[in-house]
Amino acid sequence: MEKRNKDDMVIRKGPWMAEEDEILKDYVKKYGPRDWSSIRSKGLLPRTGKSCRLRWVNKLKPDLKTGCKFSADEERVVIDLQAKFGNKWARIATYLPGRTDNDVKNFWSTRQKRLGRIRQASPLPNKSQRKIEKTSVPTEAHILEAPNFSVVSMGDESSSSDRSGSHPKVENFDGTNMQPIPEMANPDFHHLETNLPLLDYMTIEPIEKKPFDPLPQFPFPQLPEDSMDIPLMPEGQDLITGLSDTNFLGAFPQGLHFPVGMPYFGFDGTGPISGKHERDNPVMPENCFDDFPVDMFDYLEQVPSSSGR
DNA sequence: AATTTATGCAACCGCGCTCAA
DNA sequence: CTTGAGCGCGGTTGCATAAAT
Repeated sequence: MEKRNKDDMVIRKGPWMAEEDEILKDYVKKYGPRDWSSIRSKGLLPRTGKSCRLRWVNKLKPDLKTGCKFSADEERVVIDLQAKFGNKWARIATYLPGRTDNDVKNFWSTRQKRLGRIRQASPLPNKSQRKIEKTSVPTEAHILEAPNFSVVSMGDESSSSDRSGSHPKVENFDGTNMQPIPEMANPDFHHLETNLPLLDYMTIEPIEKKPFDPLPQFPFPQLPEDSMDIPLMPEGQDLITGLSDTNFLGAFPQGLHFPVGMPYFGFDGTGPISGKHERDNPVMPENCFDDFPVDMFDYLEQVPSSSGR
């Protein structure tokens, strides 16, 4: 893709070629990541300075985690910081070494689309509707909106009859309510894909920013101290309000639990479920509990059969 | 196997800010 | 004070690939 600017110079657009990357890297090596416009004025590349900068920042800069999916920790950081900062992707990215604002933005966009799809399938009640009776079961939309829950994917619904009595467990991140889920017959629970284990990002700090002190009493993974003063954006406010609402939490099965560190389906600790992971590590009805401790179901109750009601 | 649909990501665009001339 | 270049940021688009049919 090419066009000409007012000086009748050819401006190349579109995907970058390997040779262009090399030229750009050489330029940065010589002159540093600045004066992007001079790359074109020096006749090195037929690209705008803007385009050069973007390419460097998003793809060529050293230590970028390109081609690597967001880890659970990174997901949690994004979710929490988005609730605090809003769509300040560049700011959020400073807390994620190796991630760019574009990475964060794309991750969030993808997540929002997924949430939208899920909501269409099983709408999340609004704030006033969250006083649900305590026996109800969280939908996938609940889980995606409530980052302090760990979730177990139950795999294919069609084989649910084979799993009677096998209740996945989810826990609050405060480590309380260590009780089994009383009811897992709700099919809404069968496609939960996100599992965000307890995040220890006490040590994470914005890149090139001052360290922060942890706040041990905070039940969520710790955020930088300076982030605590930022007013929540409406979306995040609603979420946090919902989470701090005991009725909202009570809407989840009592004592949803998932022991920290426990393996779970579709997630290997390096990132959320992905197509590749699913291909490489297919979860089959016959093996889907293989990774769980042998005693994990000992204290679970039988799920009442629907016909038995 | 072929086709369609969904998804994720790279790159562009437009706006706003800063700063030097 | 004005203006324009340079840069950074957030939103959007379009393409490549994966998944589904």
